[in-house]
Amino acid sequence: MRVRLKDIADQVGVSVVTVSKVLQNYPDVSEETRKRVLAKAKELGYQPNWAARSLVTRKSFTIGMVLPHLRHTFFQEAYRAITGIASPKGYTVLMTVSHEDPQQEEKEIDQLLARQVDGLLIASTHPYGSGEFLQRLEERGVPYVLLDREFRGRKANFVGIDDKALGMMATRHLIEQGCRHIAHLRGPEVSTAVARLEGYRQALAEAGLAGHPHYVAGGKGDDDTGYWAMQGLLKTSPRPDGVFCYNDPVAAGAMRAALESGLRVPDDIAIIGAGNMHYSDMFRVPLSTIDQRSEEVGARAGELILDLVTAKKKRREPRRVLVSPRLVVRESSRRKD
Amino acid sequence: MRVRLKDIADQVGVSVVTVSKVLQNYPDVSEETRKRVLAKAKELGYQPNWAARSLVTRKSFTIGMVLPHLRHTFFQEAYRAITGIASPKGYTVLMTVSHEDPQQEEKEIDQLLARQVDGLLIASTHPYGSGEFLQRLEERGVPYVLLDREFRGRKANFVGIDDKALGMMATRHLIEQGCRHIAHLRGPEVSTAVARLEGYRQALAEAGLAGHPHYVAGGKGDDDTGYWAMQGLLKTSPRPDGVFCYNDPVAAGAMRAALESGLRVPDDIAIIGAGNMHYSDMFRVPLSTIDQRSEEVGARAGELILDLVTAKKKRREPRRVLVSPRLVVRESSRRKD
DNA sequence: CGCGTGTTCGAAATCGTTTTCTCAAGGGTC
DNA sequence: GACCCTTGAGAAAACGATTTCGAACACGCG
Repeated sequence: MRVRLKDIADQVGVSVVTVSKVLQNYPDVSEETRKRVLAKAKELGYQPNWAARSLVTRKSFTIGMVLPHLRHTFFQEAYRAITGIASPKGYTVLMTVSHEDPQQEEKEIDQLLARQVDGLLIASTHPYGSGEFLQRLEERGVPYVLLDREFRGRKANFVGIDDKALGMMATRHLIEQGCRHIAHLRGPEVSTAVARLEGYRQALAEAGLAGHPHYVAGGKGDDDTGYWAMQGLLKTSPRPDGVFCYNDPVAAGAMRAALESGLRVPDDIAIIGAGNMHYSDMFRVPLSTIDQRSEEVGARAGELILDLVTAKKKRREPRRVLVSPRLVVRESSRRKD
Repeated sequence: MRVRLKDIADQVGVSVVTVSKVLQNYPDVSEETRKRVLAKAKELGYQPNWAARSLVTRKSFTIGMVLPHLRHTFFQEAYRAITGIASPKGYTVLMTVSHEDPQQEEKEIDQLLARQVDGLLIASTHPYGSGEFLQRLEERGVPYVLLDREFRGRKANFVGIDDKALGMMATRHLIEQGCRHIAHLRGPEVSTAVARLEGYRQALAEAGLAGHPHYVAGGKGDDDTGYWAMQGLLKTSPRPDGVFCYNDPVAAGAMRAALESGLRVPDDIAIIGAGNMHYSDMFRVPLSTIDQRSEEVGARAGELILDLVTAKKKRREPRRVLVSPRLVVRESSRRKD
């Protein structure tokens, strides 16, 4: 049987209340009994029954986290960073995966709410325009932070990369490498993809380069889509000489298609992705990319949600934290030196 | 405020007990009240306060899971398969990561025990010979299942791939491709690496091929190690014409080293990995590998731990489930057709 | 009518904490 | 000596569910 407060109390000769107070550093306990209680607690290896604690305090000391998937190292690293922030403060991170399915995501959120998480970290797969599902959270008063992806017209706590800057950074880089026909394999209808597309367009405009109606293709975030979309792109005329891909998996698929069709990367067509996945430098042609600062984003998100969870009920204005992206040039886009 | 049993009871005009019984399908409730209670529960959107439930039942309906890391798709997919088994039965999977650090692993296990998980799924990073840390679990009577990695001389529930068969399968494949000087970049001192090495040796012996003292190198599981170990291998004489790598990351590093030193893969040196990572076919030369059947392993592990957790206290003899590996031939090892 | 039997329900105890309130003892002050 | 304040400790109530046990009632049967 597990050690309870009562066991310590009996053996030390005090009441349960006193033991509880000692363990929570209440001031109204004499130094002497405090010492004896602590010693005995250690001796017996006491661990609080947190179901009981949770029942009375109405807190679970748990942060729920919903990720679209784990394939992308960005999410793995963000998860790691967040546990790094939460654990030392006594919070457990309960991570779940929606597999890029909005319905599944809502189910997971329900489950986490049923588990009475104190706060929620959500990297949503809902489309950019439909953030209504968050309304329920607002109503229940559960603090939450959006990670990586946000929603049109919705004020909410958010931590992520500056995606518009990312899109501009990638596109400018291709321009600097001498590309003049720059395509974009865009991602699905989520804020990151929308903002990156926006950045792409703005960079083109600033450089005085015309867009081409067929130069924006794609619409999902996996390598298969990249592969097929790239095959389409290669048939357009003039054939693009540079492609900015929504993320590294898409870029991987795109590269496969380009190489299969006999093109040289980067000489015939330069490719840059985004995310700086751990294996980006393992591809047939090492992949240029924009680093998404996963640890930084994760850490900031962790800090923010803990702030909200431990705050004294004060409903502040939502905060929006944008982290700056970072260019990583490898072989797939290097045409000049 | 959340809906409680009492709220339902009051509105329907019965006692809390009756409501509780309905929700648990006790037989001693009339069909009529059962219906009314269920209707009201639905109407109010009742969700059980599981801290309360956990307190009295002494169960948390939570399965703890400790993984070495998430980089390898094997663990991602195993995690997914396990939640697929556990969720429908009302269990939550609480996943944590040890980052390949045995001390961290023990900390995570402690944390999970403090959270009163009903069962534990462990893919351990402890060395093959030191499974003593499991003793504590035995003493506490918490059911656990070892995933992927087991320990010397320790009877325990285990689910994983048949690693000796895997080693033999990979080595035989290289032999069939015409390789005669076959090296092995082994992994760290964990059961998978030990058994794969054993399989490698046995396959060589069966084929009448002599081993070479320097042909077994490496000792860690990441790509950097593969890179450096391969550089060493390439200096030995005779130079190996085939390498079986502990896993895909090691193989990725090995391939990088081989290509950098001007060798052709597979013509000069064939390479095969293990694990069939999602990006194995994205490498400069698509990587042959042995599939580890992650979904199968995960599903079996999930079933086993749920069995143990829901069992009526019967302490059965530990079960050992071995899943058969599967050869995936890609370019990096194809020398004949 | 008395008795056993089966069905339907609820009272009470319990799980291990936290929190609030009360109380006793001791010491200082006038 | 009466009063008040401070300090240290504990009693009791709560949190929201589950489980055990017995009560109430209807029914059939001899």
